[in-house]
Amino acid sequence: MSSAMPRPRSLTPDRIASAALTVIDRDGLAGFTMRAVATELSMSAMALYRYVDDRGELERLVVEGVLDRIDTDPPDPELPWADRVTIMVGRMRAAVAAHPAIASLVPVHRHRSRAVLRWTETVLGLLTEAGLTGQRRVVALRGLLSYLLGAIQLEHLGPLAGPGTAVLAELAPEAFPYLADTARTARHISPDAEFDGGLALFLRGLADPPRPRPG
Amino acid sequence: MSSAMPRPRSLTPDRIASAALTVIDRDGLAGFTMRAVATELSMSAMALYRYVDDRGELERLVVEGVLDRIDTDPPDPELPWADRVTIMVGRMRAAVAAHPAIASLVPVHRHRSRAVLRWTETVLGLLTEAGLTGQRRVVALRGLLSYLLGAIQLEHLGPLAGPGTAVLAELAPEAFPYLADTARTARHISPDAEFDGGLALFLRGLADPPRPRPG
DNA sequence: CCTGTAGGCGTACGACGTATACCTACGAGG
DNA sequence: CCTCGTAGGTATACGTCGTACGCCTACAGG
Repeated sequence: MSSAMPRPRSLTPDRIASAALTVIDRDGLAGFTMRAVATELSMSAMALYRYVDDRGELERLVVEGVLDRIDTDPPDPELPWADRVTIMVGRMRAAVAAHPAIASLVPVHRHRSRAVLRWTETVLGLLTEAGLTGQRRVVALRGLLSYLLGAIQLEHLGPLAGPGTAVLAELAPEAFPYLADTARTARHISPDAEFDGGLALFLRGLADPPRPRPG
Repeated sequence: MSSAMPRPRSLTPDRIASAALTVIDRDGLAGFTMRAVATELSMSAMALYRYVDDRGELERLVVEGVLDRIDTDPPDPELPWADRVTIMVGRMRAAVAAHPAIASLVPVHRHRSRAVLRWTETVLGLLTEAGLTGQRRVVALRGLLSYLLGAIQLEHLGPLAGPGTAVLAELAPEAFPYLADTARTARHISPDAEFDGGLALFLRGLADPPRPRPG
């Protein structure tokens, strides 16, 4: 039985993730390359493979590195549950917004983050507090997540106040009256107002238990 | 002034888009390659560039080809507006679900489709009918779109009843009680029930005008 | 027929992910 | 100290990608 322990590892997953993030923040997703990350670490491209199986695992490390910074402690219990859900959702959005170029990687790799597990557990607690259980709670969680991830992506692809909306405001004359009017209005809505407004709609739907409408 | 008109074009955008879709449906997004599409059209790779500026434009054609199949006529006016919104949203979801591999391309290229303009105009009409105008209508539309695109993507990445959920149901013992319980419940929810349930929550939030809660 | 435009193709270049084979730094046992 | 074996790090190379460039050629006018 030989011992003979060789040279120790010089890199940690955190160090790798942060080097990759540096590249992504500087050059965008298109510049996110095995070679670029290796260079950022002052290594040859192949050296990276001593720490990572393939590109997918590197992406996973990046997403994990970003999401693991989320504060998953339950917010102040004095607040109404809807406000606390808003805070939790806002924390995840903020974490991604700090590195907007990774938006499209998040849905693919989010499972792997332990912080996401804790985040989900906390949110589920809040939904339970709101009176939801069983299938209704599952649907609520998944709906929240769909909205969150969709909104993050749309926001990154082009904010409501951006040029895409401006095009709509002009290109659609009499054929699309609602669209033209809406596009003009949209130019004055901040990303935060847009996000919080949509989330509030969803939460209001959660708050009212299903019952026949009066009248 | 010379005339001299040369050989006519042998391909239409539709023909190109459908060839690309054939490739994507057969080999997935990873197999979606300039060369593969050209081969599908019985052409050399470079011939494709007589019809398309670059890969981005080919992607655009694909998304356009899928979304332009959406029926954008307003649904039966006898139905409540919420049901009609559900129908409109469902049509977009169905169009993408027919080629699930393109899910991640849709948010990027959706603007370019004329059908999406018509779809949006119709939905805006329904929202107006629901009493929404101005910024509230913008937020409602954008929220709907965020939910729709997020849900489509999550669904394609792994349905609620899939193995990812199964892992959660086992991996999370006492540390994540809500998560474990929720994952077990989630295994019995169909994609349609999940989608419609989340959408209904959002629509219920739209239906109730903002007012102080009683009590 | 001729002519010019544009369709179509062959080749090639640089960048990507990564398999393979090699050299080497280093911690433990003697 | 010296050895020794493991694992870190590198150089090279292969196959594939998107696509620039230049050539040939089919074809609708005159």
